[in-house]
Amino acid sequence: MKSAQQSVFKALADPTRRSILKVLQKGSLTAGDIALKFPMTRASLSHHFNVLKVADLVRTERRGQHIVYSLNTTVFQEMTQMLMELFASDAEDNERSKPQ
Amino acid sequence: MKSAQQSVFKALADPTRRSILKVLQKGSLTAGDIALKFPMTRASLSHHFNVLKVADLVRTERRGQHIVYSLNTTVFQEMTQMLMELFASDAEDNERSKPQ
DNA sequence: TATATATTTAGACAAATATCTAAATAAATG
DNA sequence: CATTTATTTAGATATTTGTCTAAATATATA
Repeated sequence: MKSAQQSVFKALADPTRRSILKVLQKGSLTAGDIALKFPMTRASLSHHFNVLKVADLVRTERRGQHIVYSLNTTVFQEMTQMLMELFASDAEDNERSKPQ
Repeated sequence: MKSAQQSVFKALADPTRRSILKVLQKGSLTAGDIALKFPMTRASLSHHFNVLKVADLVRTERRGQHIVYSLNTTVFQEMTQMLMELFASDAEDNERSKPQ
């Protein structure tokens, strides 16, 4: 089971994804427009978009042929709260029996 | 080249490490005391400690046989600032030439 | 100094991740 | 309806990561 918290931290762990978020701060963009700004294939970027979507850090909207990516506007609040809660329970994943 | 920002986000991406930080919030502990709280070997934990140290999220002090781990007290300020700067330049790593 | 305790380091390995190319899907337009 | 453009999906691969066991290092103490 993957907590929302975990998916957000994972998403933020990659510099390309943080950079995508930064770009989107200036305004929503289509996948293609974002792609112009990054030195990798659209397929690779699509993977990153998906990670950001799973973490609910971005939202999408189809506009004709294009898909427009936007920052989830609650992202900062969420992240701030997440920091406050950084140290709240999030390690249920570790509930295994002790080895050795 | 790995920015300080990158090392912090990477460090926070693992739930065990976030949990270690949470534990240390309540007060400094020796590596052994921390180990009592986690279902993995001390070797594995030592690896996590090292990631946290590289990110400067924890500090260490030897006390006799023991090594005491403490939260770097500036951690919250740093993380808050990091959030503010989340969208400032951090993708120098991506400066490659465009494929295809 | 020998032994016990605490912690880290080294090396191996499986799982996860980031990237690629090629193919598939979706919408617009001639 | 065929073609073009936009984006995603599928599958492959190299790298990174989290974990383990075993060995090494450091300190304390009999």
